[in-house]
Amino acid sequence: MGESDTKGRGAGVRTITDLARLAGVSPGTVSRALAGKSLVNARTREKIEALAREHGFRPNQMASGLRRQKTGVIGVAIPLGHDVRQQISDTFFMTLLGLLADELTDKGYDLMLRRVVPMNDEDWLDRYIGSGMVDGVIVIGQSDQFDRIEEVADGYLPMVVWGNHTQGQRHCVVGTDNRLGGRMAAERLIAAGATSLAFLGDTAPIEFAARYAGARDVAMRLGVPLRVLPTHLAPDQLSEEIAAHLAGNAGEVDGIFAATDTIAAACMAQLRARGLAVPEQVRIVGFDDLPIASQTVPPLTTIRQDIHAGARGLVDLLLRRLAGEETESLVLPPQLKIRASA
Amino acid sequence: MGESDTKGRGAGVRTITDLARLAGVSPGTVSRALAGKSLVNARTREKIEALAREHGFRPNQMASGLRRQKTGVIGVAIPLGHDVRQQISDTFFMTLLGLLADELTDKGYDLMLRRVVPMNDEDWLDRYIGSGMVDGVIVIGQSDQFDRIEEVADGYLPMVVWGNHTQGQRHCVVGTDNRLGGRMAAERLIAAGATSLAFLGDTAPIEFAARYAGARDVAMRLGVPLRVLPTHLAPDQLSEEIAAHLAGNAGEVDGIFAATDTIAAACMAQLRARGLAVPEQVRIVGFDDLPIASQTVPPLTTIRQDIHAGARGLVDLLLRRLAGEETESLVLPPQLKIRASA
DNA sequence: GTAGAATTTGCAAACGTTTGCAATTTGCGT
DNA sequence: ACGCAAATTGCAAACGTTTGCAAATTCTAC
Repeated sequence: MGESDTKGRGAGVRTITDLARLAGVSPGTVSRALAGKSLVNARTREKIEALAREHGFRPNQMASGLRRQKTGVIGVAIPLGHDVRQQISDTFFMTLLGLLADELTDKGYDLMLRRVVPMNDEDWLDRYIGSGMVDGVIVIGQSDQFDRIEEVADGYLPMVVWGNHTQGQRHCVVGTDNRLGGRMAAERLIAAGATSLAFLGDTAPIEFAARYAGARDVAMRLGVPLRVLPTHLAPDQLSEEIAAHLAGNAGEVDGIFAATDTIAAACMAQLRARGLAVPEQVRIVGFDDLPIASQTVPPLTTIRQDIHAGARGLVDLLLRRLAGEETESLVLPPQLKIRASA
Repeated sequence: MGESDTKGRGAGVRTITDLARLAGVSPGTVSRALAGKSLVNARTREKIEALAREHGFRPNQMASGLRRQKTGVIGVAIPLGHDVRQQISDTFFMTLLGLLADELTDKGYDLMLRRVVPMNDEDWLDRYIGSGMVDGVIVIGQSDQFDRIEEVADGYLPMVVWGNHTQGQRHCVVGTDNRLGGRMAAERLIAAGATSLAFLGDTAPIEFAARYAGARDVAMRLGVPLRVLPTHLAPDQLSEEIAAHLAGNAGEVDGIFAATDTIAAACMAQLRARGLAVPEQVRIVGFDDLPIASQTVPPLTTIRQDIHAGARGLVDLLLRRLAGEETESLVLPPQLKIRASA
């Protein structure tokens, strides 16, 4: 019953040296024991481990990181480019983030999240990398920072980016084949009877631009008109903008390809408000296959991104790069998920 | 044109000592100059800053952290208690996370994200705190870890938790008054004509338990029956479970209080599939006021949580605690948002 | 019992920064 | 030109861990 402060962080043993004194060995030995090195005697190790457990001792990660020149932390940067409030509402990015956290935890890494506003901050990426706080970086979304990322990639290996793959680019990217996805969407709309198409969403982000380009491929090949109805992603602006577009293009569009399921869902609400029947009068296809896609009325036909494979790919490639390997980009196939909206 | 490697991380100047040599001063002076201390001559500072900029030098955060005994990093832990896949689908938590990142960035902190599975890992919280990697901790969701959090809170000041406030608890919490929210939901359902209520969702997490308790307060006071229809949060199980509940309780329930908007949305899809009219045959109220709430058909009446205020409150309280202050908990008022589903 | 190898340990120097203290320089008034 | 205070700088010791090397111990085989 003497054991007073078991497992208290407030206890007196904060450093590896304290623990060494208690165990009657040198700090070096404690370090080796706790690190599971083979060069320490089994009985010594047990004693040290027991003491460590008893006093709730954890080696200081900062000191360890400094000495070993690695931190066990992966930085995840979300650049908020053109549209600052963009990703907050973007379920896709947030879900990807959650999966990344799981995946990295599995591999023994921690995740440091940073949202950056490149406009205010020329060298966000250099700063992140140079801080010495992260062993590698995952960038979620190229936003409008393609060039900067390219620049950095030349001199810094452990970086992987979620986004669009462009012919000949130098940074390692994981992402869906957006252009192919765009083609699939347009084909489906036309197959479902659409004769005049619209792309609903901002075409500035290159992922979206690629989706639009894919749709245009098909539209031009088949001689179907295709217009762009630009919107933002923030939920408040979104509905109004869509409403304005629908009012302005009344009756001229019967097939909508939304850059995102989120946009598609908002659009369906507006279509319903205007009394337009989906898919009879207007067909609509989304992108992502978020959970919301199966809950709209009618359920949304969409281009599915394999987000789990994406997260796995990102950390897999990053770890290989941390090990020094020069990896290729990973382009995932999109998949047409037919529901009822087109 | 001699200037070769401007701003390259690969450059030769990696440490403060390198830079000191270049500037012809001592490392100490460089440190002071870069830290903006007042005791360094203006001209010296300028020269040093210029050199630093030219060579893209950034002081190593690990070393700095070690020496100063603070890291500039706030840990955010998401415990995945009862239901491991829980929060992945939980838009609310993910949105909160995004807002936290913004808020912390504003205050000059970084955010380290860790998802923990307490079942596999007795002392996740102690480990996080003791790692020396974070200056403070924000826990998102109490899950089933109330007791452990209480324990830790006694000896560790800089921790704030998002969750439910319970009379007499010792840890500092920020969250909505769930019980009041539950009362508001039940009152609204009954005012909208419901005569037999059901709570749809898991009652194990204490936030949800409190919501249920609020509904029960009202139901008992008014003599209206209230049953519990337990579900998980993972989207795949969710729909089936709801379908089963609806089949099993056909016609016996005309007012549903869903623990979450996500659950409510899934439920509305199932109601529609069974041909039950909302709100004529079944009224339904959600919780959170996520973006999805305004896009369901019909739009969802729900109990709004002020998530922005929550994020601000969390970091505000945490910073005060970092400064040594003992702060009270912050309980935010819920708000009934009437749309069309009840 | 002893040489030699094999296993365990201890020592001390890093890792890169910050900071109290002392030493130096500068400025000012006379 | 000199003394004194104020303003700058340099020195060196931390922060807590890891790790190459050498020293000490244990083991093995004769």
